[in-house]
Amino acid sequence: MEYTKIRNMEEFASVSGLSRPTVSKYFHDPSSVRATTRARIEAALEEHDYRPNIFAMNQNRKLTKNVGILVPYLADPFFAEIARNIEQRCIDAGYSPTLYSSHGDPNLEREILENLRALKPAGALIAPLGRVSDNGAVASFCEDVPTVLFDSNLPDVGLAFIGSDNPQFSMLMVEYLSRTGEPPCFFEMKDPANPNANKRRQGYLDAMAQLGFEPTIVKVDGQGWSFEEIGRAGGIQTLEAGGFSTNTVLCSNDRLAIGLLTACYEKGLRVGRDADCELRVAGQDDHPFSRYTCPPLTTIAQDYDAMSRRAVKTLFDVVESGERSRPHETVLYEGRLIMRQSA
Amino acid sequence: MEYTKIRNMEEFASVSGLSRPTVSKYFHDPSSVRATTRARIEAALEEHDYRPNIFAMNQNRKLTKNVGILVPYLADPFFAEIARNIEQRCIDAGYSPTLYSSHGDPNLEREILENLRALKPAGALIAPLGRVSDNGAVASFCEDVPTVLFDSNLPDVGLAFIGSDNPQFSMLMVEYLSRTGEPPCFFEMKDPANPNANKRRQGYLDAMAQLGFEPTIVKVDGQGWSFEEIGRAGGIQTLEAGGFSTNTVLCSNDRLAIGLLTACYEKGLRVGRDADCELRVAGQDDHPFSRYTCPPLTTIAQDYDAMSRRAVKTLFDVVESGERSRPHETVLYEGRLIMRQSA
DNA sequence: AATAATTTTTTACGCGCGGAAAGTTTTGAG
DNA sequence: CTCAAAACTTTCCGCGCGTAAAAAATTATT
Repeated sequence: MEYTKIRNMEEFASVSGLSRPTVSKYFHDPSSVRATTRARIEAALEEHDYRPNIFAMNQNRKLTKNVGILVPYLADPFFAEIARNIEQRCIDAGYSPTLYSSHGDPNLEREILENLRALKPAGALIAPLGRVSDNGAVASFCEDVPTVLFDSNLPDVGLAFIGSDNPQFSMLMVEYLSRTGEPPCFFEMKDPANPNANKRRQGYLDAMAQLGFEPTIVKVDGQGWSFEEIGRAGGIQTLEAGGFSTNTVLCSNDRLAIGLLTACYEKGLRVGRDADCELRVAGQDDHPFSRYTCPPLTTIAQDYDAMSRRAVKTLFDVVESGERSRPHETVLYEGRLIMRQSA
Repeated sequence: MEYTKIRNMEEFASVSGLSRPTVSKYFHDPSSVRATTRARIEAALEEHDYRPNIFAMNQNRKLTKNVGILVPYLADPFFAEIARNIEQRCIDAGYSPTLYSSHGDPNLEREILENLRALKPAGALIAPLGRVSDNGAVASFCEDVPTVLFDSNLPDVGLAFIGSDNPQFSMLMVEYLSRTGEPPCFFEMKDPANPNANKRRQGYLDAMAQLGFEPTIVKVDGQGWSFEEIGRAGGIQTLEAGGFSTNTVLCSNDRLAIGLLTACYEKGLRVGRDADCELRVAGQDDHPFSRYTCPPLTTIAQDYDAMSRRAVKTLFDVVESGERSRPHETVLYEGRLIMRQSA
């Protein structure tokens, strides 16, 4: 195969019988050279498998092909899934995405943004931690780097925010639950880090008001990203303190619901919509595991395929058009009711 | 703050009243310059907040501070967790880790390794896909880049393999299960991609033989990384075909077990170790979600704290000592029995 | 205070590639 | 076959920094 080790583009150009600038053009855009030239380069590529030095490429280029992707917590399968989705779309668009996770830590989030700057990315797609984020740091980053926010919004920061219509989520579920049984009470964390939680609560309140029911909100203690544990501990506590005010509970998100299901199991409470069940539990997000809980969780699915597509498209539209400033855009996707056995 | 925008190290050196090589030395190792010099640089740093250009730094340096981390499937919380652990340790050691996921795809795995090469990493920590990996590609990568393998082994590839003593896992669980009830049958995928699955099966067979019981292996169809779904579908099928040969099932891993629990729920089979339960189900891995299944899953915990610590230490020992070749090392950690309600 | 040891400066080159300008060859339309 | 457009080659310079060698300056030692 490779008789001679190719050390740089100069050498590679010589073995392929071309000049370096032409080869350079090829790597920048294969369609920018004549078909016969392209064929010669690609033939040489098979023989010697050379790759341009990334660092040398990027240092002297105004805009790199780097893209930063930042999620608040990668150990959450929901974010792992959406990150994967976005990552793939970036690759398909010819960019080099790099994935980062804040691991729930605002300091780490700030540090990652700082390091990201050094990579001179063409753009970034970030889901901020939310309420605990260093808003100044995020906003400052967004001024220097074209950035699309997703999942969790910071008002007027970045090019755009792509997310879910959280109030609609709760409305949809409240409507379904109260149509098929008792109206739900709402189960959430006392101090949710994610701003979506507030919108979901408000959606619940609005829906209940609209349907003429009295809302009840159960707030449980807990901090951090161990939502399942918070839901379980809070569930136990609530059940021991006399239980919920109705036989139906709408959780702020699936992970809390998963914890609540565990609590119900521990307390011997049968969950589901069958006649012999004592409680209905619903979640929101369509977390990857929600289909495998016992009983499987009724929930609202986020359309993360559409969201990731839109987020990536918005970013690259701006990056590739070179626009300096465009009006901040907000796009919200509706959720879809996923009926399973838990409610 | 910054009256003058610093464009490069030359300018920064001049505003701090020093020469560029001295400043360069500082960024390479702050302790390599005199304390008074260090103070001047750091004072200037506060004023102008300059950062050396990463690409320029790396292009002309034999070894970068980059470290590649590759896991087979980041949407699996187990890998997300261990990746986070490893990532943090790399940062603490002063390196810049970059996280990648093969997403279960051997082609993507090969491509990532190729891209990783271009980053001239000082080292890499990778968990190969396993049986479906392009072994040649992985081995070739390991020859060029100091690499420690974890989770899933490829014989004699890389500097070392750090993993779990999988046969011991099964032995431990078989011993526990047969001591407290009927000996288990073994539930697994027909064609497991992960080589650990084979070791766990063998551990099961050995343990059963040692204890004088007749082993039974239930193999279920399914491919890919949707283990929960494979476990659920296989579970339904097995239960409809007459059920398991004993009232105790040891699953090859927690995710299969989670799916099996769902199948049992669908079939109305009560799982647990109480008198009124019809089946005991155990897993292996201590998956983050296993504590929240209904019933909570009895399983074997991998010591991923110890594994990640050892993997990172092994890598950096080699990288920093500059050793060319050292004997391949294999380190296996024992599992710990986590008793919950499912078995 | 003189000498040795350490640190810093000066100078210079190289890394691998981007990109511009001007000249040369190839291509394709008529 | 002619000629202009397109593609390619040649030649340069620059990016920001690493790094080496030698000279100069600073500190430490006796």
